Amino acid sequence: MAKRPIDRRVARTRETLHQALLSLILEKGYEATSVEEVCERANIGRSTFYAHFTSKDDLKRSGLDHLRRKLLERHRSASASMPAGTRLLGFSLPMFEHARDHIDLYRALIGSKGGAIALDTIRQTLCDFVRGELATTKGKDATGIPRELVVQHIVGAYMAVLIWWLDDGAKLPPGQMDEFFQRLMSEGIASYS
Amino acid sequence: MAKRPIDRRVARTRETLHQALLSLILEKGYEATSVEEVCERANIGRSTFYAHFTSKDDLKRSGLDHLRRKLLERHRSASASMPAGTRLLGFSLPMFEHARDHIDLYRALIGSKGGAIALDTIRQTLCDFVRGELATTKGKDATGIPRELVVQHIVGAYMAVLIWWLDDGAKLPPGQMDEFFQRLMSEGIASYS
Amino acid sequence: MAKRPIDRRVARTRETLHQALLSLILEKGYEATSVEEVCERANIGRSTFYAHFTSKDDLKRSGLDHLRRKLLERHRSASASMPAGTRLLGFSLPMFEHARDHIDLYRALIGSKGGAIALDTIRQTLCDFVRGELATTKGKDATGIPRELVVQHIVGAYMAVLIWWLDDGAKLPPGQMDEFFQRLMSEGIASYS
Amino acid sequence: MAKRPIDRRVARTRETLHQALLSLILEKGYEATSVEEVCERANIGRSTFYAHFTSKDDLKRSGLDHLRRKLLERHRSASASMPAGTRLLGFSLPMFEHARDHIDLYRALIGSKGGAIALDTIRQTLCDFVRGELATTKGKDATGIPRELVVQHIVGAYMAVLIWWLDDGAKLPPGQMDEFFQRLMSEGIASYS
DNA sequence: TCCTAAGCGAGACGGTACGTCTTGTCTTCCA
DNA sequence: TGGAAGACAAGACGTACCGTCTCGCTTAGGA
Repeated sequence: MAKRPIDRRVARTRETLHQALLSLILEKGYEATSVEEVCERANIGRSTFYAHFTSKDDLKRSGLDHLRRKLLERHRSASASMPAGTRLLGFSLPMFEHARDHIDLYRALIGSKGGAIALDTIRQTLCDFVRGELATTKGKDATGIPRELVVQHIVGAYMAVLIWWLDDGAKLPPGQMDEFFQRLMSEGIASYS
Repeated sequence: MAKRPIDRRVARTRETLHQALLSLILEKGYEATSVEEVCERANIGRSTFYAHFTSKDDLKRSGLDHLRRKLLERHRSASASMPAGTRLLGFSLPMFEHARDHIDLYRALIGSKGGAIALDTIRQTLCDFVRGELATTKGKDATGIPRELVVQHIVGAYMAVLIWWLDDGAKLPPGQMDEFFQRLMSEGIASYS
Repeated sequence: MAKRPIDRRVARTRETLHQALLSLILEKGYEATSVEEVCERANIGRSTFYAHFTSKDDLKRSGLDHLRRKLLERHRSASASMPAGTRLLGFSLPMFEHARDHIDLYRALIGSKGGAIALDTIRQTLCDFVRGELATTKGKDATGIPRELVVQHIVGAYMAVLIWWLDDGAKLPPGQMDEFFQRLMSEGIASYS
Repeated sequence: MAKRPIDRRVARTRETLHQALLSLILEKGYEATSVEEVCERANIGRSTFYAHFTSKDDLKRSGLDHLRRKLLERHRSASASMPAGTRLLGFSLPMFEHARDHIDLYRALIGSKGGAIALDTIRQTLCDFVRGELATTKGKDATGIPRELVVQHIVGAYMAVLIWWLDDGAKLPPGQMDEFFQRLMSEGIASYS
């Protein structure tokens, strides 16, 4: 179904605003960016901004939805082709690859300059993945450790590693990062102590 | 050497401000709290506030220094009495206990309402601990995994677990939390997949 | 050409601020009046104030321009119908009459409570009048007295008399004041010594 | 009677403050000078300032009292040696001379930078002189012009001329200024129109 | 082809918070 | 005890954004 031209216009305005916000975050950080600057960069009136979004956070959240949807797709298609036993940490490689493919975007959203909102969005998404996978292995939790604790444990470690990787310049290839993470996570760090 | 009364007065003013900020963070979150409110709550002139701190963030950071120092002490004395092989994750139990002992403080600083500043302060402190311990086991890293990646992995998982525990109401006792965390971390999650 | 509605709105805002300042000057003097009070009285946000005027002085100056323009008009039309020889002090009667017509305004601006800014504005305006008239009688200054000294002499005496009259309640009619001033000025005070 | 040393110390503190205020007025004007700056310039604590004076205006007024007293003396001695008929404008020459002798002081107090307080002090002093002289010639006021109007007329013209002279750099000698003023005032400006 | 509704820019406006500056009071310490 | 030092409350200042609003201009869609 072809979209009506007027909808296209609206979509273009929204997209322009998203781009403007992103470029400003990269330049000076999220907090230091004002709605006024976003509008100026986008050549859009401030009243028009408020016709589309209720706040700077709203604009950001809206932008993150794209991200979230893409992550979901990628994860779904990736995990479909995985052997059953490897799915729990299966989010790792696709995630690393996605981050490398959109490195600027991620560094803007997640890096030291990015606010906590984006971070939490991604964290939530990954938690959902892991929680979903974990639910399919219910027989195994005779350990007494709460499911959610395990979820947080896995995703917490992953996020920290991801952020470190991005802030450090994403020097190692995603494949290796994934291997390291999976090794540490599945075998534990017993060999270090 | 006895402190001069005027220093005491200054210390009292600063402390009052710290308390006021904390109580307001608990009530309405850090971002939603204005300098003016902090001053009003503390019965202190706004100009006096700026004579002591340069901003709300400065006040918070200053408050976190107390925390940091206490954590350092506790960790140092605790790790002294640990057998060598258990020190890498040795920060875990003292940290859980400290959080339980100052539960209000922690929930204000760390919980969903607390900003990223406090979180990062604690994260940094723990990273320093782990990095220090890891440096004493240099013979073991024949795995090829970068030291810092391991540090981030451990602390990332820990912080996530800690935050979950606090946001969930700190229902489990610190000892059990510590046990769970250590088990997951050292043995890995292999048994789940 | 009809003015655009938005210009009308701006004009109304400015006018409201002028009125508010005037009424406050009458109540408590210029110096004792704060920008905040002016805004409150005018039911206008403080930021809006600063969108129109840069300071309290700016607002006052702007208000005085009205006055200045009216004075200029009145003087021009009045002096047009005067015989040549009587023009040097011709500003006197129109000025006294204008002051009586806007007695509240003048007492606010000039009286003991009014600041020096308003006073100087009027003084400058009158100086311009006199300087202009004096320039048309250049043949007469064989006395060696600097032109400007004469100007200051005339206007200084006039302003003092005007202020006294206003502070005293403007009891005498403008016509008589004018007569007295002109007599003293043109004939001198020789008869008093 | 010799003053107690402690009184001398107090007197020195006060004098230092007067000097500091004067030099600052010359540099940046009265209004733009803060109490803090005066104290810093005088090497005196701000609390000490308030032990001696209640405000910046108080300090200035206090300084003006010196001036007033000196003016009074000078006028008294000068008018004693004047023939009776010349006393009404007799204040003029002594005043011009005094101003020239303390030119820096006067330009600070009276010139465009000085506030209205000093000006009014001098104006009042001169009004007192003139009022006093006028009272001794009561037979002459069959003109119907109110005494006070005449006083204001004379002093107003004089002050304007004095200020012009000072602001212009006091180029003409006091004797000539006096001659010009007396001529204009006693003979009137009839010859100009 | 007009014309009507929408998207849009421009910007006035009231508000809130900011960080700075000055004032006047008070307390503590030193000489 | 007089003065220096300086903490403090109070409050005005001018600035920066915010979110709301009203206004016309433009422009596309249906008449």
